[in-house]
Amino acid sequence: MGATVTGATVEVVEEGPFRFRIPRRGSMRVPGVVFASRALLPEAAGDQALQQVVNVATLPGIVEASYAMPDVHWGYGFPIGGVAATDVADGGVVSPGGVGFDISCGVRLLAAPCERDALLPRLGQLMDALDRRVPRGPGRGGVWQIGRTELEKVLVGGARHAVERGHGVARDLARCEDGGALPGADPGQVGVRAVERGLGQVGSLGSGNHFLEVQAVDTVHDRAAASAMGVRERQVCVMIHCGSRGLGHQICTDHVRTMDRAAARYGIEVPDRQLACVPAGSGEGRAYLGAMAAAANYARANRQLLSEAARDAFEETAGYGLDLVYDISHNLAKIETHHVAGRAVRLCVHRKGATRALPPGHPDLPDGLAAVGQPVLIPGTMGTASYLLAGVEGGGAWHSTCHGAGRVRSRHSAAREVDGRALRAELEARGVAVRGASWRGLAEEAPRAYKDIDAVVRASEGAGLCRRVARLVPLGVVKG
DNA sequence: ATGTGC
Repeated sequence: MGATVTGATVEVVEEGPFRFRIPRRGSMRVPGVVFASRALLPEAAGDQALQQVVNVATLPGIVEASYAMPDVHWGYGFPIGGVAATDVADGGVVSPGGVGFDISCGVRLLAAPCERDALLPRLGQLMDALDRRVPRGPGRGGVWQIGRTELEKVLVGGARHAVERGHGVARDLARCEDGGALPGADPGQVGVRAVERGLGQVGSLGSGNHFLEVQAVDTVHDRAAASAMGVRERQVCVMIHCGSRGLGHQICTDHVRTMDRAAARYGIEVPDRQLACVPAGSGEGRAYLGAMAAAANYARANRQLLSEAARDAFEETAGYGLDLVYDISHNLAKIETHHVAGRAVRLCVHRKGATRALPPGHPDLPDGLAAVGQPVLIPGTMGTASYLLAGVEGGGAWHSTCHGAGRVRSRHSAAREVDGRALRAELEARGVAVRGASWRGLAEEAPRAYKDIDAVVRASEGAGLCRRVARLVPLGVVKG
């Protein structure tokens, strides 16, 4: 190929369809690889995402490449849509910026035993029931009021603990990444401020692009996979997109500060302070990974409790419940074993705004999904489509794919250009019921502030990172 | 994303 696309300062070489390479230069230890169409390459004025791909390539212990998914955009230190793996035994680092402030932000999809047309007469009533039951917006209390002892159990047990307390059924856990609890959580590494912030927010959506949507399956792309996952055409589903709230945010803040001070002792220099990192096996590295796992479990319990709220609303208004399809994070660092140059190596895989996508046959897949691969959940922008995807054989970037549309316009700019009331009226006119938390919040999340989700998913599939299983469209949105 | 900002 060899066509060169000139970015602001970063040289990007087109290698093939949906694949660009940033050649290794200067202190880069590995090249950058960007999976995207030309149209999806970050080019918005001031977007430093490709420079961030370059910066990540300088991290100690990074192997193979600094990867970017098709929804890549500017983030804190690492780009959102970035994937980087470091060799733990070779001084490979862990960096909180490679996970993000919303630790274990993720998505779960639940399926209702009902078709779209049968629900429509009761949609308004259902949305009102959800409106009453789903805490959302900045701050604001969660559905579960707990004390410190119970919070510690949440940090260790995640969704598993929530189910043990009666908030869900055992089958839910089989459909959660890691069975609902990431091992290795260390509540002792979660600071007092993080605990304070986390106490009152278990079971709450938060704000920004987080949502709970009632959706309907619009297109089935892969009938066999959809069937194995428990999804069919016209089916009503619920998608929940949220994370670890103030607790995860505070953990990130605290550990970035610690690492920023400690890095010099390990002889680490980074091109951007936001890339603060230490060896994953060091004291500070293990402390962060323990706190990060605790936040991940908090996020999983959070989604489990919001599922219960949604189930209660469905039982109340429609007389039936919801089955969990899957729950998966898109902001996490995990210690995983991969083959590098024919050798099994323990890697610290950072996925920030990127989703794990295990291929068919992977041993970590639950019963019934081994033949089709891991479900991948891609939340759309308010009022637009969302996707159910599956992992594929040979997927690059350590079995990872995209996570969503990717913002192209700042919150501020969106709020200036869009009127929240008019946007709600527009969505309602298109048949999408809206229950928001604030007018400004709605305006900031207007579809025009994001990339085209259909294009992002097409590029992800085209790049061989995943395949499409089903496309879902919103019937009603509960917005933080 | 976030008790939204050094």
